[in-house]
Amino acid sequence: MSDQKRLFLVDAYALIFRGYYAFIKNPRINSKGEDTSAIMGFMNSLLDVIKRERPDHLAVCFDKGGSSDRVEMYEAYKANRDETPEGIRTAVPHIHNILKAMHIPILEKEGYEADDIIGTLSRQAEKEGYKVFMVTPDKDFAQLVTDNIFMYKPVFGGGYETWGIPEVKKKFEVEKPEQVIDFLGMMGDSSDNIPGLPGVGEKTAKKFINQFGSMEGLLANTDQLKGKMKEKIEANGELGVLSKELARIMLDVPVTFDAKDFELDHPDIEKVKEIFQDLEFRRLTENFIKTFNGNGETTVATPTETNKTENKPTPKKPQSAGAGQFSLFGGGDNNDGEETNQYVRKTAETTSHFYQSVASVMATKLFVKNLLNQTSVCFDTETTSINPLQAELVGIAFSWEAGKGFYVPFPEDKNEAQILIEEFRPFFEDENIEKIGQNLKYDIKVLAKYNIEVKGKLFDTMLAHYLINPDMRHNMDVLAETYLNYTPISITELIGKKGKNQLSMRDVPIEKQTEYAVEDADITLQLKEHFEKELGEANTQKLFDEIEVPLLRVLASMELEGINLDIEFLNALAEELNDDIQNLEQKIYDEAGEEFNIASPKQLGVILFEKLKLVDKPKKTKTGQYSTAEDVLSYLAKDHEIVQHILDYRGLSKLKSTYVDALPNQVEPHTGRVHTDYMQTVAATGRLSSNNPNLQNIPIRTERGRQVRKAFIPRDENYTLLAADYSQIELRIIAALSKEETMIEAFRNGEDIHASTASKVFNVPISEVTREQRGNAKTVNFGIIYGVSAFGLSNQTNLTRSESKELIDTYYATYPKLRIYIQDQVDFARDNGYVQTVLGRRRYLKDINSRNAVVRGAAERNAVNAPIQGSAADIIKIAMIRIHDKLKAGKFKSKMLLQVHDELVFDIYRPELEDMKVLIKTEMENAYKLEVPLDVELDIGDNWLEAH
DNA sequence: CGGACCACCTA
DNA sequence: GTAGGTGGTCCGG
Repeated sequence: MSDQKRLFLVDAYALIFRGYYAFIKNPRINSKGEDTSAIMGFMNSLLDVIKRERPDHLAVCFDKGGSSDRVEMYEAYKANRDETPEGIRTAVPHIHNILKAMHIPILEKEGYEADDIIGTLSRQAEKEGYKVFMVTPDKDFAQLVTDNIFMYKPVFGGGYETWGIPEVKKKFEVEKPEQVIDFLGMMGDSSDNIPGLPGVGEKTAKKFINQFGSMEGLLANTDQLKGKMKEKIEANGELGVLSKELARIMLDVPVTFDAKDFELDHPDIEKVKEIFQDLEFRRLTENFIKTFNGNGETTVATPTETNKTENKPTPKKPQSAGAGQFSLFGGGDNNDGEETNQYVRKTAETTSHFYQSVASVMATKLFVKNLLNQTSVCFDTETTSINPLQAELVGIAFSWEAGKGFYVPFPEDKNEAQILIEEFRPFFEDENIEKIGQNLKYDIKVLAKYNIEVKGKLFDTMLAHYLINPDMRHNMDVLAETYLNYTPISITELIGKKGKNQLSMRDVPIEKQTEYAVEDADITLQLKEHFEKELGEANTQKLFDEIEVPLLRVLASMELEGINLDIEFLNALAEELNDDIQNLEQKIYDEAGEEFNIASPKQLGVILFEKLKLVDKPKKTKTGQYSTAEDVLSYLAKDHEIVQHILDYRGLSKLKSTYVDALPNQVEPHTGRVHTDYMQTVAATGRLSSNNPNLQNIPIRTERGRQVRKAFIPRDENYTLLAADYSQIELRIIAALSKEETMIEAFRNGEDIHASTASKVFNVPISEVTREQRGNAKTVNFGIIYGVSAFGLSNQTNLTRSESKELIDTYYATYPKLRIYIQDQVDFARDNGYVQTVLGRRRYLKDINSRNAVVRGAAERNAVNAPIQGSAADIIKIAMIRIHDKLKAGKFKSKMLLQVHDELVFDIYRPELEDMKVLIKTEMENAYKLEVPLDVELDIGDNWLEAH
């Protein structure tokens, strides 16, 4: 490598955007509520470049005020870009400050884009004998590449590519880099709103360049084209020329390359530290100090190099692999998840590991012996299906030491598989060995089918992370990337995309199964170390050990149990519905004067508002369609028969498709019952959710809808269904937490809380409260739980905005402590960045200090609602665990089947009925002690409708 | 065939 | 105004 001087020109916004979106699923929010993702992403990249390349000259270029020249040429230029996200706008001043403190020149020029500045400077520096590297992911820069000017392009997944002339020629299939302009002009760029030639994409553009050399060449020779393409291109020649000019990076910006100014000298470290401290960057501070203070030996941990090219700016240091076989993996580079360089991720290929399959009978016996000597083991089952009821074991991975693990493949033959799993029974049923896993409910259900019970302490990393940050997603890939800076082998790599050609895990070669499965177990084990600490720090260890983990077993058994469904009844109901739907359909067509698809809001909107012109100014949805939502239509229903028919039609079709038709198809053939899947980690407040099918939204409000509930029936004639409901649990919680005596007293006296509220706010005796008054009071009571606003209230009632405001004011005067409580919750959230439930379940509210009033308002409503909804969830979870344990301990035949947020449904063995009534009511009402009594109503019946 | 959007079901 | 899930249409790869 020559000692030619090297200049690095950084395309700031490109790296800022990249950094910002890299963190988009897990934005970095500091305690002041600032979204620092963009700053962190940008600084990670900048330091990474400096550490890797040690440039002697460096500058950072920003766009400023958009490109006036290009807009003049074409006014739509970049017009369809979304508004810059708030997280990026707020980041830029910080980044400017940091760069200033680092003594790095910031280049921007009103009316020019960073591309143009970089283009101009690179040419100037080249003339002065520099080698120039343009740091940007944007392929448009390829047009600027020369013998001395290179693109230095961050690559997804980590590392960089250096693009010189040979790379550009290869990537774009051009003869020389300038032709990239023609290429971009032809295919266009939707993000920059460069129109391009119609009908020309990447492939065609390459073909044309190859054939004609340039845009002009193409336009001059359209006679060689044929068909539609010929017509389109001939008609759009002007657009083509314009597109080319838009794609061209300018080289004549009034900026000057000043070698001295661009020298990368020593930054003002104290100043940078101060800024970082203010932003609460801890790891980045260390990283920064190491980069500038240190000896430069701190090379990036284990970069994944892709496409090594001849033009590498500096020879790379040999990578310092860890000394021991397992030391690299999860060793010193223990990332705490707080800051992660999104571009440099470890993978199985870059990390040393020892994963082995256990194949022979002898090896298995030895392995189990070893397993039984452990105190804590992570395991992960591989199966043929994501539905545990249909899944067969393909293998089980085990790991108890980071970087190391074993895989036991299972035979396809069921008897042989059962024989093999019996070898592991002593392990799974050992009370003294802790079992670690990701989504253990799944593994427990699979093993239950083999009659294996998983005993002992459990640690589920998915649940742990749910408590650490319920708003995030908790799949293993995301967790590994966030906390371990590691990209696991993707399942699609193994079995392909889902669809026709997807393989079963069984079809994957054992070696690959081993790598994949043990990696999962290994990662899960490493995540556990991480999360254990974080649970302690957030004080949620107890919630984890005493609620979520025990609940996992409860849910597994409820799901395995399933519920009996009367399919014949549903089929009969379907027939009835079908007749009614067809009748309505005919009436609607007659009234509309034509046939159309009533289920298509688009077509419906045209009929109602263009053909029939039911309204002067129809309401539109945000996408510009006519809104045909329920509230809009029900307003018109009394004047227009067709509208009422449409509403009825929609109601009935929904009922039929979602419930009456769908449920019988969800009956599990093996058991003849319906097995829902409870999601324990999706609702940010701590509630469960239910799917496949969702049994938490079976209709009840309308007479027609509630018929569906008749289809949920007891196991057989020896059983009956029992439903147990918490009465007004959320209002009781807010009364208790706010210590609002008036409301507490009403509950203690067993009053109808909505009537009681109405009596107080409308100042009438409780016996004289009208239906409407009670209704309005009820709406406000719920409004309080959801985080009131006069606007929302007036939408829900027939009150005007000002009447609503008055009602809310009177309400607060009646229940003064509620207002104080609500304010306290919001204040707490502002100060701490989170709110919590009675059991300390947290929800972080990153927007609570947002400058945007709408965004902040939403966070404030969350601050009020999350502790209420979440505490109710906590309480019913306690009740479920206790009831489940008692049913098991007492060897009762009765089973808990369903949970619907404030209701539990049981299959009761008739002889146990009286015992069960007492047990269930007692456990539910005493699950958690509040200053307000909890009240549970029990109902019994031969189907879910009767039992409610 | 997957994702966005709309509509509608629950607590 | 809170928290979820599912089914239908429509559009684009």
